[in-house]
Amino acid sequence: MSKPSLPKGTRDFSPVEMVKRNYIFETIKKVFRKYGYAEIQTPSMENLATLTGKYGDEGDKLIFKILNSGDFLGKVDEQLLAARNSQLTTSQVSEKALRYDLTVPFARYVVMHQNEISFPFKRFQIQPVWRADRPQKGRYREFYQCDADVVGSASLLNEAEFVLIYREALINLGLKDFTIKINNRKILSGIAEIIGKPELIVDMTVAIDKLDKIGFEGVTNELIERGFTQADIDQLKPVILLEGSNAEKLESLKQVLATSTLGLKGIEEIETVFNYVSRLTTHNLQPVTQLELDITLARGLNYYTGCIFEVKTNEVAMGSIGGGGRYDDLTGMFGLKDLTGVGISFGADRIYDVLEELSLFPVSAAQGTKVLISNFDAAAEVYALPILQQLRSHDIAAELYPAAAKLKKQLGYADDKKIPYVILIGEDEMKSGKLTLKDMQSGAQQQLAIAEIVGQLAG
RNA sequence: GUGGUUUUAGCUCAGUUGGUUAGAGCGCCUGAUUGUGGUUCAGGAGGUCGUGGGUUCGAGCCCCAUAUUCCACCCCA
Repeated sequence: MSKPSLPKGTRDFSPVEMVKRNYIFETIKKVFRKYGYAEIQTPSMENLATLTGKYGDEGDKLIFKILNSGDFLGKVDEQLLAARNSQLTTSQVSEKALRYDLTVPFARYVVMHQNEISFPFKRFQIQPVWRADRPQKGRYREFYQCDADVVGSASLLNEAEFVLIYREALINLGLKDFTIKINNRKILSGIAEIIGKPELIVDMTVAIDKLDKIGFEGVTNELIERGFTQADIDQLKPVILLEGSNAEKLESLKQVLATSTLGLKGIEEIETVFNYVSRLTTHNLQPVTQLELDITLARGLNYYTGCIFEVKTNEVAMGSIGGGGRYDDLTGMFGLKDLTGVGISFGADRIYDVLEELSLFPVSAAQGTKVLISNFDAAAEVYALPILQQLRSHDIAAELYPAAAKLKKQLGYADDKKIPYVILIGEDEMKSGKLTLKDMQSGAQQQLAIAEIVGQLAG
Protein backbone atom coordinates (compact mmCIF):
# COMPACT_ATOMS: atom_id res chain seq x y z
CA MET A 1 0.00 0.00 0.00
CA SER A 2 1.59 3.26 -1.09
CA LYS A 3 1.27 6.46 0.85
CA PRO A 4 -2.04 8.22 0.19
CA SER A 5 -1.97 11.60 -1.43
CA LEU A 6 -4.26 14.29 -2.72
CA PRO A 7 -4.84 15.44 -6.30
CA LYS A 8 -2.85 18.49 -7.27
CA GLY A 9 -4.30 21.78 -6.11
CA THR A 10 -6.75 20.31 -3.58
CA ARG A 11 -6.61 20.49 0.21
CA ASP A 12 -7.99 18.97 3.39
CA PHE A 13 -9.46 21.32 5.97
CA SER A 14 -8.74 20.56 9.63
CA PRO A 15 -11.16 21.37 12.47
CA VAL A 16 -9.19 24.53 13.22
CA GLU A 17 -9.27 25.60 9.57
CA MET A 18 -12.97 24.88 9.27
CA VAL A 19 -13.74 27.21 12.16
CA LYS A 20 -11.91 29.96 10.31
CA ARG A 21 -13.47 29.14 6.95
CA ASN A 22 -16.96 29.10 8.41
CA TYR A 23 -16.27 32.45 10.00
CA ILE A 24 -15.58 33.87 6.52
CA PHE A 25 -18.64 32.22 4.97
CA GLU A 26 -20.92 33.32 7.80
CA THR A 27 -19.68 36.90 7.68
CA ILE A 28 -20.30 37.13 3.94
CA LYS A 29 -23.65 35.34 4.11
CA LYS A 30 -24.89 37.71 6.78
CA VAL A 31 -24.21 40.72 4.54
CA PHE A 32 -25.78 39.04 1.49
CA ARG A 33 -28.96 38.33 3.46
CA LYS A 34 -29.04 41.86 4.80
CA TYR A 35 -29.23 43.18 1.23
CA GLY A 36 -32.05 40.83 0.29
CA TYR A 37 -30.25 37.89 -1.30
CA ALA A 38 -31.47 34.33 -0.72
CA GLU A 39 -29.34 31.20 -0.88
CA ILE A 40 -29.54 28.48 -3.51
CA GLN A 41 -27.30 25.55 -4.41
CA THR A 42 -26.72 23.76 -7.69
CA PRO A 43 -25.09 20.38 -8.39
CA SER A 44 -21.32 19.99 -8.51
CA MET A 45 -21.61 18.67 -12.04
CA GLU A 46 -23.41 20.15 -15.01
CA ASN A 47 -23.92 18.88 -18.51
CA LEU A 48 -20.72 19.59 -20.40
CA ALA A 49 -22.69 21.44 -23.06
CA THR A 50 -23.99 23.85 -20.41
CA LEU A 51 -20.47 24.96 -19.60
CA THR A 52 -18.55 24.89 -22.88
CA GLY A 53 -18.34 28.07 -24.88
CA LYS A 54 -19.12 30.31 -21.90
CA TYR A 55 -15.62 31.11 -20.72
CA GLY A 56 -13.68 31.58 -23.95
CA ASP A 57 -11.13 29.18 -25.39
CA GLU A 58 -8.78 29.45 -22.43
CA GLY A 59 -11.59 28.84 -19.98
CA ASP A 60 -12.92 25.82 -21.86
CA LYS A 61 -9.54 24.13 -21.54
CA LEU A 62 -9.69 24.50 -17.77
CA ILE A 63 -13.03 22.71 -17.35
CA PHE A 64 -12.74 19.39 -15.52
CA LYS A 65 -14.60 16.83 -17.60
CA ILE A 66 -16.14 13.69 -16.22
CA LEU A 67 -15.67 10.48 -18.14
CA ASN A 68 -18.86 8.72 -19.21
CA SER A 69 -19.73 5.54 -17.38
CA GLY A 70 -19.66 2.11 -18.96
CA ASP A 71 -17.98 1.26 -22.21
CA PHE A 72 -17.45 4.85 -23.26
CA LEU A 73 -14.74 4.11 -25.81
CA GLY A 74 -16.67 1.35 -27.51
CA LYS A 75 -19.33 3.78 -28.65
CA VAL A 76 -16.93 6.25 -30.22
CA ASP A 77 -16.80 6.51 -33.97
CA GLU A 78 -13.85 4.52 -35.36
CA GLN A 79 -12.59 7.31 -37.58
CA LEU A 80 -12.74 9.82 -34.76
CA LEU A 81 -10.69 7.52 -32.57
CA ALA A 82 -8.15 6.90 -35.27
CA ALA A 83 -7.75 10.63 -35.79
CA ARG A 84 -6.64 10.94 -32.15
CA ASN A 85 -8.16 14.39 -31.92
CA SER A 86 -8.88 14.92 -28.24
CA GLN A 87 -10.99 17.97 -28.83
CA LEU A 88 -13.39 16.26 -31.21
CA THR A 89 -13.49 13.06 -29.19
CA THR A 90 -14.23 14.79 -25.88
CA SER A 91 -17.92 15.25 -26.59
CA GLN A 92 -18.18 11.51 -27.31
CA VAL A 93 -16.57 10.27 -24.11
CA SER A 94 -17.68 12.98 -21.67
CA GLU A 95 -21.09 14.53 -21.27
CA LYS A 96 -20.72 15.92 -17.73
CA ALA A 97 -18.25 18.33 -16.15
CA LEU A 98 -17.53 19.92 -12.77
CA ARG A 99 -18.80 23.46 -12.46
CA TYR A 100 -16.24 26.08 -13.39
CA ASP A 101 -17.94 29.01 -11.67
CA LEU A 102 -21.30 29.79 -10.07
CA THR A 103 -22.59 32.31 -12.58
CA VAL A 104 -23.24 30.02 -15.53
CA PRO A 105 -24.98 27.37 -13.40
CA PHE A 106 -27.05 30.23 -11.99
CA ALA A 107 -28.04 31.35 -15.48
CA ARG A 108 -29.05 27.77 -16.22
CA TYR A 109 -31.02 27.69 -12.99
CA VAL A 110 -32.87 30.90 -13.86
CA VAL A 111 -33.85 29.62 -17.29
CA MET A 112 -35.04 26.27 -15.94
CA HIS A 113 -37.03 27.83 -13.11
CA GLN A 114 -38.23 30.98 -14.87
CA ASN A 115 -41.88 30.19 -14.27
CA GLU A 116 -41.55 29.89 -10.51
CA ILE A 117 -39.16 32.83 -10.04
CA SER A 118 -40.47 36.34 -9.43
CA PHE A 119 -38.14 38.94 -10.85
CA PRO A 120 -35.97 40.70 -9.95
CA PHE A 121 -34.43 37.54 -8.55
CA LYS A 122 -31.68 38.04 -5.97
CA ARG A 123 -29.76 34.93 -5.04
CA PHE A 124 -26.47 34.07 -3.38
CA GLN A 125 -24.54 30.85 -3.61
CA ILE A 126 -21.49 29.59 -1.74
CA GLN A 127 -20.06 26.41 -3.21
CA PRO A 128 -16.80 25.00 -4.51
CA VAL A 129 -15.81 25.33 -8.15
CA TRP A 130 -13.11 23.43 -10.05
CA ARG A 131 -10.53 24.54 -12.58
CA ALA A 132 -7.84 22.42 -14.22
CA ASP A 133 -5.32 25.20 -13.69
CA ARG A 134 -1.71 25.00 -12.58
CA PRO A 135 -1.78 25.81 -8.87
CA GLN A 136 0.30 28.68 -7.54
CA LYS A 137 -0.01 31.45 -4.96
CA GLY A 138 -3.68 31.99 -4.19
CA ARG A 139 -4.67 29.58 -6.93
CA TYR A 140 -6.22 26.18 -6.34
CA ARG A 141 -7.94 23.57 -8.48
CA GLU A 142 -10.81 23.32 -6.04
CA PHE A 143 -11.87 26.53 -4.36
CA TYR A 144 -14.96 28.23 -3.03
CA GLN A 145 -16.74 31.16 -4.56
CA CYS A 146 -19.29 33.29 -2.75
CA ASP A 147 -21.53 34.76 -5.42
CA ALA A 148 -24.43 37.18 -5.23
CA ASP A 149 -26.33 37.99 -8.40
CA VAL A 150 -29.56 39.71 -9.32
CA VAL A 151 -31.32 39.10 -12.63
CA GLY A 152 -34.27 40.94 -14.10
CA SER A 153 -33.33 44.41 -12.95
CA ALA A 154 -31.48 46.94 -15.07
CA SER A 155 -31.27 49.46 -12.24
CA LEU A 156 -27.80 50.67 -11.38
CA LEU A 157 -28.94 50.67 -7.77
CA ASN A 158 -27.89 47.01 -7.83
CA GLU A 159 -24.35 47.91 -8.83
CA ALA A 160 -24.21 50.54 -6.10
CA GLU A 161 -25.43 48.06 -3.50
CA PHE A 162 -22.77 45.58 -4.54
CA VAL A 163 -20.16 48.21 -3.78
CA LEU A 164 -21.65 48.50 -0.31
CA ILE A 165 -21.80 44.72 0.08
CA TYR A 166 -18.13 44.38 -0.80
CA ARG A 167 -17.23 47.13 1.57
CA GLU A 168 -19.33 45.93 4.47
CA ALA A 169 -18.27 42.30 4.20
CA LEU A 170 -14.57 43.06 3.92
CA ILE A 171 -14.65 45.55 6.78
CA ASN A 172 -16.52 43.01 8.90
CA LEU A 173 -13.76 40.52 8.12
CA GLY A 174 -11.25 42.98 9.49
CA LEU A 175 -9.65 44.21 6.28
CA LYS A 176 -8.57 47.83 6.49
CA ASP A 177 -6.98 48.78 3.21
CA PHE A 178 -8.63 47.48 0.06
CA THR A 179 -9.72 48.96 -3.25
CA ILE A 180 -12.98 48.32 -5.06
CA LYS A 181 -12.17 49.01 -8.68
CA ILE A 182 -14.98 49.80 -11.06
CA ASN A 183 -15.02 50.19 -14.82
CA ASN A 184 -17.56 49.86 -17.59
CA ARG A 185 -17.32 47.68 -20.65
CA LYS A 186 -19.13 50.36 -22.65
CA ILE A 187 -16.33 52.82 -21.93
CA LEU A 188 -13.82 50.29 -23.19
CA SER A 189 -15.91 49.67 -26.30
CA GLY A 190 -16.18 53.43 -26.80
CA ILE A 191 -12.42 53.79 -26.67
CA ALA A 192 -11.93 51.03 -29.22
CA GLU A 193 -14.54 52.72 -31.37
CA ILE A 194 -12.81 56.12 -31.18
CA ILE A 195 -9.52 54.72 -32.42
CA GLY A 196 -11.40 52.91 -35.14
CA LYS A 197 -10.62 49.35 -34.06
CA PRO A 198 -13.81 48.07 -32.41
CA GLU A 199 -12.98 44.51 -33.45
CA LEU A 200 -9.79 44.60 -31.38
CA ILE A 201 -11.50 45.50 -28.10
CA VAL A 202 -10.55 42.22 -26.44
CA ASP A 203 -6.90 42.58 -27.43
CA MET A 204 -6.95 46.15 -26.24
CA THR A 205 -8.42 45.37 -22.85
CA VAL A 206 -6.16 42.38 -22.26
CA ALA A 207 -3.13 44.55 -22.97
CA ILE A 208 -4.04 47.61 -20.89
CA ASP A 209 -5.20 45.38 -18.05
CA LYS A 210 -1.51 44.64 -17.48
CA LEU A 211 -0.49 48.26 -16.90
CA ASP A 212 0.13 47.60 -13.20
CA LYS A 213 2.43 44.70 -13.96
CA ILE A 214 4.40 45.64 -17.04
CA GLY A 215 4.12 49.44 -17.18
CA PHE A 216 3.21 51.66 -20.09
CA GLU A 217 6.10 50.47 -22.24
CA GLY A 218 5.16 46.85 -21.81
CA VAL A 219 1.57 47.68 -22.68
CA THR A 220 2.75 49.54 -25.79
CA ASN A 221 4.72 46.51 -26.95
CA GLU A 222 1.83 44.21 -26.37
CA LEU A 223 -0.58 46.51 -28.20
CA ILE A 224 1.70 46.57 -31.23
CA GLU A 225 1.96 42.79 -31.13
CA ARG A 226 -1.80 42.62 -31.06
CA GLY A 227 -2.21 44.73 -34.18
CA PHE A 228 -2.33 48.36 -33.05
CA THR A 229 -0.32 51.12 -34.72
CA GLN A 230 1.78 53.78 -33.03
CA ALA A 231 -0.92 56.32 -33.95
CA ASP A 232 -3.52 54.22 -32.13
CA ILE A 233 -1.32 54.07 -29.08
CA ASP A 234 -0.81 57.84 -29.10
CA GLN A 235 -4.56 58.14 -28.99
CA LEU A 236 -4.84 55.56 -26.22
CA LYS A 237 -2.08 56.99 -24.07
CA PRO A 238 -4.07 59.71 -22.25
CA VAL A 239 -6.78 57.18 -21.50
CA ILE A 240 -4.45 54.50 -20.19
CA LEU A 241 -2.47 56.91 -18.05
CA LEU A 242 -5.59 58.61 -16.70
CA GLU A 243 -5.03 60.00 -13.21
CA GLY A 244 -6.70 62.04 -10.50
CA SER A 245 -9.94 61.71 -8.59
CA ASN A 246 -12.85 59.73 -9.96
CA ALA A 247 -14.60 62.98 -10.94
CA GLU A 248 -11.52 64.25 -12.77
CA LYS A 249 -11.14 60.98 -14.64
CA LEU A 250 -14.76 61.11 -15.72
CA GLU A 251 -14.34 64.65 -17.02
CA SER A 252 -11.30 63.72 -19.12
CA LEU A 253 -13.06 60.66 -20.44
CA LYS A 254 -16.08 62.68 -21.48
CA GLN A 255 -13.85 64.74 -23.73
CA VAL A 256 -12.05 61.77 -25.22
CA LEU A 257 -15.27 59.91 -25.83
CA ALA A 258 -17.31 62.92 -26.94
CA THR A 259 -18.18 61.36 -30.28
CA SER A 260 -18.96 57.88 -29.00
CA THR A 261 -22.53 57.47 -27.82
CA LEU A 262 -21.67 54.07 -26.38
CA GLY A 263 -18.72 55.45 -24.45
CA LEU A 264 -20.79 58.32 -23.06
CA LYS A 265 -23.43 55.84 -21.98
CA GLY A 266 -20.78 53.99 -20.01
CA ILE A 267 -19.64 57.17 -18.31
CA GLU A 268 -23.21 58.03 -17.42
CA GLU A 269 -23.67 54.60 -15.87
CA ILE A 270 -20.59 54.99 -13.73
CA GLU A 271 -21.75 58.43 -12.60
CA THR A 272 -25.15 57.05 -11.66
CA VAL A 273 -23.52 54.32 -9.58
CA PHE A 274 -21.33 56.89 -7.83
CA ASN A 275 -24.40 58.99 -7.05
CA TYR A 276 -26.28 56.04 -5.61
CA VAL A 277 -23.30 55.07 -3.50
CA SER A 278 -22.88 58.53 -2.05
CA ARG A 279 -26.59 58.79 -1.25
CA LEU A 280 -26.62 55.36 0.32
CA THR A 281 -23.76 56.35 2.57
CA THR A 282 -24.95 59.84 3.52
CA HIS A 283 -25.72 58.78 7.05
CA ASN A 284 -22.62 56.69 7.30
CA LEU A 285 -19.77 58.09 9.32
CA GLN A 286 -17.16 56.78 6.93
CA PRO A 287 -17.57 57.68 3.27
CA VAL A 288 -16.68 55.03 0.71
CA THR A 289 -13.13 56.00 -0.08
CA GLN A 290 -12.20 52.59 -1.43
CA LEU A 291 -14.18 52.95 -4.66
CA GLU A 292 -11.95 53.78 -7.60
CA LEU A 293 -12.64 54.18 -11.30
CA ASP A 294 -9.94 52.16 -13.07
CA ILE A 295 -10.04 52.29 -16.83
CA THR A 296 -7.42 49.55 -17.12
CA LEU A 297 -9.70 47.07 -15.40
CA ALA A 298 -10.83 44.61 -18.08
CA ARG A 299 -11.59 41.18 -16.59
CA GLY A 300 -11.47 38.20 -18.85
CA LEU A 301 -14.98 36.91 -18.96
CA ASN A 302 -16.71 37.41 -22.27
CA TYR A 303 -20.19 38.04 -21.00
CA TYR A 304 -19.79 41.34 -19.15
CA THR A 305 -21.51 44.24 -20.92
CA GLY A 306 -21.80 47.06 -18.39
CA CYS A 307 -20.12 47.80 -15.07
CA ILE A 308 -17.17 45.63 -14.05
CA PHE A 309 -15.87 45.19 -10.52
CA GLU A 310 -12.69 43.90 -9.03
CA VAL A 311 -11.52 43.99 -5.42
CA LYS A 312 -7.91 43.97 -4.33
CA THR A 313 -6.37 44.10 -0.91
CA ASN A 314 -3.51 46.53 -0.51
CA GLU A 315 -2.16 44.87 2.61
CA VAL A 316 -0.90 41.64 1.04
CA ALA A 317 0.45 40.73 -2.38
CA MET A 318 -2.39 38.63 -3.74
CA GLY A 319 -4.48 38.44 -6.88
CA SER A 320 -7.96 39.88 -6.75
CA ILE A 321 -10.15 38.67 -3.89
CA GLY A 322 -13.37 39.41 -5.69
CA GLY A 323 -14.84 40.40 -9.00
CA GLY A 324 -18.04 40.74 -10.94
CA GLY A 325 -20.06 42.81 -13.33
CA ARG A 326 -23.17 43.21 -15.41
CA TYR A 327 -24.08 40.83 -18.21
CA ASP A 328 -26.98 41.82 -20.41
CA ASP A 329 -27.62 38.52 -22.05
CA LEU A 330 -26.23 35.65 -20.03
CA THR A 331 -29.42 33.61 -20.11
CA GLY A 332 -29.73 34.20 -23.85
CA MET A 333 -27.34 31.29 -24.37
CA PHE A 334 -29.96 29.09 -22.77
CA GLY A 335 -32.83 30.55 -24.78
CA LEU A 336 -34.17 33.20 -22.40
CA LYS A 337 -33.65 36.56 -24.08
CA ASP A 338 -33.45 40.08 -22.73
CA LEU A 339 -32.85 39.22 -19.12
CA THR A 340 -30.18 41.46 -17.66
CA GLY A 341 -28.20 40.58 -14.60
CA VAL A 342 -25.36 41.78 -12.42
CA GLY A 343 -23.35 39.93 -9.84
CA ILE A 344 -20.25 39.77 -7.70
CA SER A 345 -18.07 37.08 -6.26
CA PHE A 346 -15.83 36.75 -3.23
CA GLY A 347 -12.83 34.44 -3.46
CA ALA A 348 -13.09 32.80 -0.04
CA ASP A 349 -9.84 30.85 -0.27
CA ARG A 350 -7.83 33.92 -1.10
CA ILE A 351 -9.57 35.90 1.63
CA TYR A 352 -8.58 33.08 3.98
CA ASP A 353 -4.94 33.39 2.94
CA VAL A 354 -5.08 37.15 3.38
CA LEU A 355 -6.66 36.98 6.84
CA GLU A 356 -4.15 34.32 7.84
CA GLU A 357 -1.23 36.42 6.70
CA LEU A 358 -2.55 39.46 8.55
CA SER A 359 -3.56 37.45 11.65
CA LEU A 360 -7.08 38.82 11.39
CA PHE A 361 -8.96 35.72 12.53
CA PRO A 362 -10.73 36.31 15.86
CA VAL A 363 -9.21 34.27 18.69
CA SER A 364 -11.58 31.30 18.41
CA ALA A 365 -15.03 32.16 19.65
CA ALA A 366 -14.88 29.07 21.91
CA GLN A 367 -17.00 26.83 19.77
CA GLY A 368 -15.65 23.56 21.09
CA THR A 369 -16.44 21.41 24.09
CA LYS A 370 -17.03 23.41 27.25
CA VAL A 371 -16.55 20.71 29.83
CA LEU A 372 -14.94 17.27 29.97
CA ILE A 373 -16.02 14.66 32.51
CA SER A 374 -13.15 12.48 33.65
CA ASN A 375 -13.42 8.72 33.64
CA PHE A 376 -11.65 6.85 36.47
CA ASP A 377 -13.34 3.46 36.38
CA ALA A 378 -16.52 1.65 35.42
CA ALA A 379 -18.41 2.81 38.52
CA ALA A 380 -17.52 6.45 37.92
CA GLU A 381 -18.50 6.13 34.27
CA VAL A 382 -21.97 4.85 35.16
CA TYR A 383 -22.30 7.65 37.70
CA ALA A 384 -21.26 10.22 35.07
CA LEU A 385 -23.73 9.27 32.33
CA PRO A 386 -26.82 11.06 33.73
CA ILE A 387 -24.63 14.06 34.55
CA LEU A 388 -23.42 14.18 30.96
CA GLN A 389 -26.98 14.20 29.69
CA GLN A 390 -27.99 16.84 32.21
CA LEU A 391 -25.24 19.15 30.99
CA ARG A 392 -26.22 18.62 27.37
CA SER A 393 -29.90 19.21 28.10
CA HIS A 394 -28.82 22.69 29.23
CA ASP A 395 -27.04 23.20 25.89
CA ILE A 396 -23.63 22.87 27.44
CA ALA A 397 -21.20 21.17 25.06
CA ALA A 398 -19.96 18.29 27.17
CA GLU A 399 -18.10 15.05 26.66
CA LEU A 400 -17.18 12.11 28.84
CA TYR A 401 -13.70 10.73 28.36
CA PRO A 402 -14.59 7.44 26.67
CA ALA A 403 -12.23 5.16 28.59
CA ALA A 404 -10.83 4.82 32.08
CA ALA A 405 -7.41 6.29 31.46
CA LYS A 406 -4.84 7.99 33.61
CA LEU A 407 -5.98 11.38 34.75
CA LYS A 408 -2.80 12.84 33.33
CA LYS A 409 -3.83 11.66 29.91
CA GLN A 410 -7.38 12.93 30.28
CA LEU A 411 -6.27 16.39 31.39
CA GLY A 412 -3.78 16.45 28.53
CA TYR A 413 -6.65 15.72 26.16
CA ALA A 414 -8.68 18.60 27.63
CA ASP A 415 -5.66 20.84 27.34
CA ASP A 416 -5.07 19.95 23.67
CA LYS A 417 -8.71 20.55 22.77
CA LYS A 418 -8.71 23.76 24.79
CA ILE A 419 -11.65 22.55 26.88
CA PRO A 420 -11.97 25.16 29.65
CA TYR A 421 -13.46 22.97 32.42
CA VAL A 422 -13.05 19.40 33.66
CA ILE A 423 -15.34 17.62 36.11
CA LEU A 424 -13.57 15.04 38.25
CA ILE A 425 -15.66 12.16 39.57
CA GLY A 426 -14.02 9.66 41.92
CA GLU A 427 -14.98 7.76 45.06
CA ASP A 428 -15.09 10.86 47.25
CA GLU A 429 -17.27 12.75 44.80
CA MET A 430 -19.69 9.86 44.39
CA LYS A 431 -20.01 9.54 48.18
CA SER A 432 -20.61 13.23 48.85
CA GLY A 433 -22.53 14.09 45.69
CA LYS A 434 -20.26 17.14 45.35
CA LEU A 435 -18.29 17.02 42.13
CA THR A 436 -14.90 18.58 41.60
CA LEU A 437 -14.99 21.29 38.92
CA LYS A 438 -11.56 22.25 37.67
CA ASP A 439 -10.94 25.48 35.81
CA MET A 440 -8.22 24.54 33.33
CA GLN A 441 -6.94 28.04 32.88
CA SER A 442 -6.43 28.98 36.53
CA GLY A 443 -6.11 25.44 37.84
CA ALA A 444 -8.59 26.27 40.65
CA GLN A 445 -10.92 23.50 41.84
CA GLN A 446 -14.31 23.76 43.56
CA GLN A 447 -16.58 21.14 45.15
CA LEU A 448 -20.05 21.71 43.70
CA ALA A 449 -23.39 19.95 43.32
CA ILE A 450 -24.35 19.23 39.73
CA ALA A 451 -27.04 21.94 39.72
CA GLU A 452 -24.44 24.51 40.73
CA ILE A 453 -22.11 23.37 37.96
CA VAL A 454 -24.89 23.69 35.41
CA GLY A 455 -25.62 27.19 36.68
CA GLN A 456 -22.00 28.20 36.41
CA LEU A 457 -21.33 26.74 32.95
CA ALA A 458 -24.61 27.75 31.32
CA GLY A 459 -23.91 31.45 31.99
C1' G B 1 0.06 24.88 -22.27
C1' U B 2 5.60 27.19 -21.18
C1' G B 3 9.85 27.93 -17.73
C1' G B 4 12.01 27.19 -12.96
C1' U B 5 11.77 24.92 -8.01
C1' U B 6 10.67 21.31 -4.04
C1' U B 7 10.25 16.21 -1.98
C1' U B 8 14.81 12.78 3.84
C1' A B 9 11.02 10.60 11.03
C1' G B 10 4.14 12.77 12.64
C1' C B 11 6.03 18.32 11.62
C1' U B 12 10.17 21.86 10.25
C1' C B 13 14.69 20.82 8.22
C1' A B 14 20.49 19.20 8.23
C1' G B 15 23.14 15.39 5.54
C1' U B 16 30.60 17.19 3.10
C1' U B 17 34.09 14.69 -3.40
C1' G B 18 29.46 8.81 -4.24
C1' G B 19 31.86 5.16 1.10
C1' U B 20 30.52 1.48 7.71
C1' U B 21 24.66 1.41 11.41
C1' A B 22 21.05 8.50 7.69
C1' G B 23 20.91 13.02 12.03
C1' A B 24 18.79 17.56 14.88
C1' G B 25 14.80 20.45 16.92
C1' C B 26 9.76 20.13 17.85
C1' G B 27 5.87 16.58 18.52
C1' C B 28 4.58 11.52 20.25
C1' C B 29 5.00 7.33 24.01
C1' U B 30 6.83 5.72 29.06
C1' G B 31 8.53 7.02 33.88
C1' A B 32 9.82 10.63 37.99
C1' U B 33 3.94 11.91 39.97
C1' U B 34 -0.88 4.26 41.85
C1' G B 35 -6.39 11.24 41.30
C1' U B 36 -4.19 16.54 38.39
C1' G B 37 -2.68 19.24 32.15
C1' G B 38 0.04 23.40 30.01
C1' U B 39 6.87 23.82 33.17
C1' U B 40 11.14 20.53 34.26
C1' C B 41 14.15 15.98 34.23
C1' A B 42 15.27 10.82 32.53
C1' G B 43 14.37 7.10 29.01
C1' G B 44 12.00 5.19 24.41
C1' A B 45 9.59 4.34 19.73
C1' G B 46 9.50 6.09 14.93
C1' G B 47 12.93 6.08 7.94
C1' U B 48 11.86 1.26 1.37
C1' C B 49 15.53 9.05 1.77
C1' G B 50 8.29 10.78 -3.32
C1' U B 51 7.89 6.56 -7.00
C1' G B 52 9.97 3.51 -11.08
C1' G B 53 14.20 2.53 -13.91
C1' G B 54 19.63 3.25 -14.84
C1' U B 55 25.15 4.12 -13.87
C1' U B 56 28.58 2.11 -10.01
C1' C B 57 32.21 -2.66 -6.14
C1' G B 58 29.01 0.88 -3.49
C1' A B 59 23.62 5.95 -4.49
C1' G B 60 19.94 10.19 0.19
C1' C B 61 23.83 12.41 -3.19
C1' C B 62 25.01 11.16 -10.33
C1' C B 63 21.60 10.11 -15.03
C1' C B 64 16.46 9.23 -17.21
C1' A B 65 11.22 9.01 -16.54
C1' U B 66 7.00 10.08 -13.55
C1' A B 67 4.20 12.16 -9.50
C1' U B 68 4.11 16.13 -6.08
C1' U B 69 5.20 21.27 -3.67
C1' C B 70 6.02 26.19 -4.40
C1' C B 71 6.86 30.28 -7.94
C1' A B 72 6.56 33.05 -12.61
C1' C B 73 4.20 33.35 -17.62
C1' C B 74 -0.68 32.53 -20.08
C1' C B 75 -5.12 33.09 -17.78
C1' C B 76 -7.79 33.86 -13.41
C1' A B 77 -10.90 33.82 -7.54
